[in-house]
Amino acid sequence: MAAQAPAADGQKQPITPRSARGVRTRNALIAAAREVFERDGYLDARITDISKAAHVASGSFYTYFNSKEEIFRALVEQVQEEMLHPHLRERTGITDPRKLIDASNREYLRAYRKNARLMALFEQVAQVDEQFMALRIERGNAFARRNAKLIRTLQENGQADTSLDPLVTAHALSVMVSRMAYMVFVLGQRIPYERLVTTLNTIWENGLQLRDAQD
Amino acid sequence: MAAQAPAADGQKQPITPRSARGVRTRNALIAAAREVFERDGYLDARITDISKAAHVASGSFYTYFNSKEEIFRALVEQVQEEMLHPHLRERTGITDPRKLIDASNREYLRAYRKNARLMALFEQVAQVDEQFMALRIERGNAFARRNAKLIRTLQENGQADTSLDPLVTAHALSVMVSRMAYMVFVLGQRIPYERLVTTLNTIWENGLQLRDAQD
Amino acid sequence: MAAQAPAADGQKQPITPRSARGVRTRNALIAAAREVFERDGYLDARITDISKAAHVASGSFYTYFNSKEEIFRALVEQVQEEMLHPHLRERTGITDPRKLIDASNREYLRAYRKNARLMALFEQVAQVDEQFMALRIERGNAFARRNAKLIRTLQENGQADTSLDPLVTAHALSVMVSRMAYMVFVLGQRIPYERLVTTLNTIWENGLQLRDAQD
Amino acid sequence: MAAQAPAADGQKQPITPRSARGVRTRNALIAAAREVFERDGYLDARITDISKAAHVASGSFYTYFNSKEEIFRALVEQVQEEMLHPHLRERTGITDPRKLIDASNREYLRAYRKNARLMALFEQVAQVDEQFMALRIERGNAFARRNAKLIRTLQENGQADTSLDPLVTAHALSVMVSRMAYMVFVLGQRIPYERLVTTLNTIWENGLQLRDAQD
DNA sequence: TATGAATGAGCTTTCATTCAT
DNA sequence: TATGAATGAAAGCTCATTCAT
Repeated sequence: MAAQAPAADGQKQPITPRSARGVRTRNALIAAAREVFERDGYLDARITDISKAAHVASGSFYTYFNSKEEIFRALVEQVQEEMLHPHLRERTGITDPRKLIDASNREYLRAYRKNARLMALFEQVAQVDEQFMALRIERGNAFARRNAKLIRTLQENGQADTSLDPLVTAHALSVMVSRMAYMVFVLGQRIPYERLVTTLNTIWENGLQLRDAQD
Repeated sequence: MAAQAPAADGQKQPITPRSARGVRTRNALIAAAREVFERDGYLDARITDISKAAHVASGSFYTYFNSKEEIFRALVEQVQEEMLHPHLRERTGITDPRKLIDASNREYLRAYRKNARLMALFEQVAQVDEQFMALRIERGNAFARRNAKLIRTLQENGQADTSLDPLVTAHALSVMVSRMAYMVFVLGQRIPYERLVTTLNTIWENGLQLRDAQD
Repeated sequence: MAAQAPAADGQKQPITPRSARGVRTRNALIAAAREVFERDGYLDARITDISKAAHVASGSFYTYFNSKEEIFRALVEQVQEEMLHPHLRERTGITDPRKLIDASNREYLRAYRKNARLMALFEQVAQVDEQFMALRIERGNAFARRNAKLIRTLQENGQADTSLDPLVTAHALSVMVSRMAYMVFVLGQRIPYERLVTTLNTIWENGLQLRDAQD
Repeated sequence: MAAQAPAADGQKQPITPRSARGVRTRNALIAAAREVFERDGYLDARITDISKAAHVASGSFYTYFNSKEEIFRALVEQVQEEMLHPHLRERTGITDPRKLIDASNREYLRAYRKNARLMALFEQVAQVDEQFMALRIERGNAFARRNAKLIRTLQENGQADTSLDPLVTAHALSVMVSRMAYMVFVLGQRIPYERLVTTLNTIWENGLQLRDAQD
C-alpha cells in the first residue's frame, strides 16, 4: 500500500532532483562529464575534474551519481535521445533498395562524423565496462535483425543472392560500415567522404547481388 | 629531493639477461603477464600480480621491464613471432582468386579463434595505449595495401568490378572479416564456423563481382 | 598507462585553503614538518610522519603540498616572517661603528642561538637542495653588499684600513661570524657566550683597523 | 693462544684483500666511488653505480665494504694520505709570522681549489653522517689548538693583541678562511684569487694586531 | 542541496643486501 | 673471489568516497 517504496537497497542516495537548481546542477555535471571524457578519455577522467568542469564542489557529484560509470550511463541516455531517429523506411517512405542502402549509409556516416569524439569514447568504454559492451552488442543485434529481415525479403523477391545467410550477412555488412566509420572519423584514415560512401554502397549492393525486382 | 640530477644515462635499468637463469625469469614474467592480462584484463592487471604469477619477488619485475606497457610490448613481440607466417600466396602457390579468398579467410579466422583471448586483449590495449593503436593501424594499412594490389590486378584482368576503389574496398572487406572474428570469437556471437566462413567468402566474391578470367 | 595526456593544466593540485578548517590543517602540517625535520633531519623525515605528527591522514599532505621540498619552503617562509627585522642602524639610530658591530653581532648570535635547531636544518637542506642553496647564497651576497658599503664609508672617512677590499672583507667577516655561530650553537663547541661575542667584535674592529673619526 | 681471532663480531666479512687481484678490485672500487660521489653527490650515489663504474659485478662491492659509509671512509683515508703534509713551519723553517700566515693561507687555498669537488663532497657528507662530522670537528679543533699556541706565543712576545682569547680567535680566523674557500671554489663566488689571499692575510694580521718583535 | 576538505586503501618503484653458481 | 640476478622492505602518490558545516 506504500505508494513510494523508499528506494533504499543498500546503495547510497543518488537523487532525482526535486528543485530547479538540482536539475541545473545535474545537467551541468553531465555536460561537464562529456567534455572531460572527450578530452581526457574515459579512463583518465577523474571525478574531481568533472565536478570542477561543472563548477561544482567535488562532493556534489555524489548527490546525483555514485560513480563514473553511472554518470557515463546518464550521458549515454541523454545523447541517445538526441541521436535516436525513427527508422528510415518508415520515416522517408523510400522503398527502392539501392536508395535505401545509400540513405542508410549516408545517415549513419554523417551522424558518426558529427559525433566522432563521442563514438571514440563509446569504443573505449566498451572495452572497459562490460555492461556497456553488452548494451552495444544488443543494439547491434537488433539492428542486424532488422537488416536481416530486409535481406530475407529481397531474397524472397529474387532480388538478392539466396545463398547468403541473411543474419550473418546483415552483421557482416553492418560491422563493415561502422568499422570504416571508426577508421576514418576516429582514427583519421584519410579517405574522401564521397568515395567512402560510394564504395560501401557498392559493396553492399554487389555483396547482396542486388537486382531489380523480377515482377 | 635530489640535489644532483639522477645520474642520467638515458633510461633506467631494464637489462637483457646475461645468464640462463635470467632468461628463464624474463620468460616466466612474460608468460605470467599473458596469463594475468588474459585473466584480469590489461587495466586491472597489477604488476604485483604478474610478479606473483611468475613466482618472483615484486622487485624482480623491474629487473627486466619498466612498466606494464613495456612487458606488454614484449609479450606482443613474442606472440608475433609465433603468429607470423609468410604470405599465403607465396606459401601455397594458390592463384585462383576464389581459393585464395577462402584460404585467407579460413587461415585468419582459425588463428583468431585460437588466440581469441589474446585478440580481445589487443583490442582492449589499443583503446588505452596510443602507441599500440598506432602499431595496429600501420599493420592494417600494410595489409590493406597488399589486398588493394590484388584487387587492382583483378580489375585489370576484367575479373572484378572496376567501379570500386581498390584501397577503400580492401580496407572495408578486411575490417569486415576481422570485426566479425571479434564478434564471434571474443564477444561470443553464436554463428556456426562454416557458415561464417562461407558468408564472408561470398560477400568478398560478390562484393568484387568476381568472375573467371576473360581470355 | 594513460592513453591521453594527463589533463595537464600546469601543476598538480596543491590548494590554498578556502575554509578556516583548511587553514588550520595547513598550519598544523607546517608545524608538524618543523617538528619532524628538527627531530629526524630533512633527509630522514618521511611525509607519512609529518602527516602523522599533524594528526591528519597521509593523503591530506598532498592537499596542500606536493613534496617535502615544497613544505620545507613553506616552513622557511613562515619562519622568515618571524625572524625578519628592519636593519639595525635604521632601527636603533646607532652610528658609532664599534657599537654597531657589537649590536649586530649580538643580535645575530642571539637569534641564531634561539633557532639553533632550525639553523642546523637549513645547513643540512642547503647541502641537499640546490634551490635552497641558491637562496642562501643570494641572501649572503645581499648582506655582504650592505656591509661592504659600510666599510667603504669608513675607509673614506679614514676610519678603516684602506688596503682592504670592502666586499671581500665583508664576506670574510660575515662568514666568520655565522660559521662560529654554527660551531657553537649547532655543533656544541663549548665557548662562553660573552667571550665569543667579544672575540668576534675585536677581530672585526682590529681587522678593519677601526679608529675614531679624524674630524 | 689463538694467533688470529676470527674477526667475527656479528658483522659480515669485509675482506682485506689477500691476492693481488683483490687489491686491484678494492682500489678500483674506491676510485669509482670518488668518481660517482663527485658526479652524483653522496646521497644520490647508488652502490650499484659504484660497482658499475668500477667494472665489477654489483655483488662484489660487499666483498670489500659493507655500506656506502664504509667505502666513503676508505676514500677519505686514501685521499688524506695524498693531502697530508708535515706542518708548514717544520717543513719550511719560516718564522716570520706574516710570512707564515701568507704561506699557510696560500697552501690551504691552493689545496682546496685543487680538490674543490672533493671538498664539496665532504661538506655534504658532514651534513649526513654524524661520524664524519665528528671527525671534521676534531680535526678543526686540533688545527685551532695549534694556531692558538702560535697566537699565545705572539701575545707573550708583545706581537699580538693580548685582549684576544687565543683559542676562540684561532677558530674564528680558521673558519673564516675555510668558509671563504668553500664560497669561492665550491659555490663559485667570483673573487680573484690573489685578492682573496691578500684580503684574508690582512684580516689575519690586522685581526691579531700583528707587529714586529719588540726586542 | 552545496561545499571543500579529509580519509586511506592500493599500487608503484627503488635499491641495499643476499645468495646460488 | 667474482658474478649478476633475486629479494622485499619502504616510501611515495593518487583519487574515489565520505562527512561536517
